[in-house]
Amino acid sequence: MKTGDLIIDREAFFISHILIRWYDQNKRDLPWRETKDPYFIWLSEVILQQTRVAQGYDYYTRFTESFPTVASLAEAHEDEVLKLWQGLGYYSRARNLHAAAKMIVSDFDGVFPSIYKDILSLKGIGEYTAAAIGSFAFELPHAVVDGNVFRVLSRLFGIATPIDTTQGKKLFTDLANELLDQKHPGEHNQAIMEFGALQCVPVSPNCSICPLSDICLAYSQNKVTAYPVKQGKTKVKERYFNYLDIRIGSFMFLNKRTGNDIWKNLYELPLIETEEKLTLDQLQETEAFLQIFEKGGNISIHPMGITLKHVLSHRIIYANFYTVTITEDAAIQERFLKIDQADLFNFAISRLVDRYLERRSEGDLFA
DNA sequence: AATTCGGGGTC
DNA sequence: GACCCAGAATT
Repeated sequence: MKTGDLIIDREAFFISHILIRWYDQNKRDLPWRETKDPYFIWLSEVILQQTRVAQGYDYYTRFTESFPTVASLAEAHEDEVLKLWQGLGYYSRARNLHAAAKMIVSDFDGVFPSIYKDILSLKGIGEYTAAAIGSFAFELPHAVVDGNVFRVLSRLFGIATPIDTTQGKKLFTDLANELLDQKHPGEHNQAIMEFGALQCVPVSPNCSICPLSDICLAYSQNKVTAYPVKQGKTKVKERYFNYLDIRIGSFMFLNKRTGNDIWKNLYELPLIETEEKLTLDQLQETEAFLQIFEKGGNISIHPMGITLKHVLSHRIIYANFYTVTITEDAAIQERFLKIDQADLFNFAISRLVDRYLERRSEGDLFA
């Protein structure tokens, strides 16, 4: 182990040893910890990006069963991958996962790359995920730096540098790499993350049973919950969605979301987004509404719409849903996909649209 | 350097 | 409500 600038070797070795011993005694049994296959490890890491283990667990099972090899994932249609990803959020992860599988087939002869730089070059794999896959599957000596590591290190060393800055990222990455056990990078990385997830938790950690409390600077200063420091405050913007549930017999219409926006490449009902909340009368006067039904035809709009408030990290979406029954589908813009309602389950949809459909099916029981 | 991208659990 | 989660890509 070479001498670093931030801590001395002896201390680094001591801390890593404590973490690994704690990990051996407290680690959870998780399926992706029982394999060295980089493909399965990759799947788990992407699924768990900004996602809790409890939320991603079933998706890992689904993906390994539906796509047991890189080749099978690469051969799938993107719609199929997105459908399997439905409900997990951050759908670019699914699109990039699929694109990266194709890259592995075309650029790496179908074999998952074992060089850090090559792993990092894959779509959807950043510094954290490259270090995780590299160390878990190939014992490459790269330290992971995720939310857990930021928290553990900021408390242990009492570092007040904000973690969501370029400076902070570099500082914590350097520190994590000095701490890394070069002989067991995989187990060390697992240990520090699990320690953050189970012991050094964000709120009310039980420091009385912490094996590192003796040397934890934040604990000695009684400032544990003050770390880590963040500066960013994500501001929430409001959006207004007006969905048209256009029905003719057993058929309905869908729109595929394209362009760089939320839920890219997922399906939804025909949508009119407005700058503010509109009444149904106001909505019917908009240019967008008139275009959808520009060919006239016989339509009837049910004024009793369903309103849903959909809360995301950075958005609040107020969605109104209106049922529109028509007698001839020739009256609808051709850009929409006409499907039988029985085939809805084939299409990847957002939780918002899913929640509406749940509500609608409840209503149909009494209709 | 700041913003965008989801959804759910927790207190 | 506010915070956080095995972050990455884009602007």
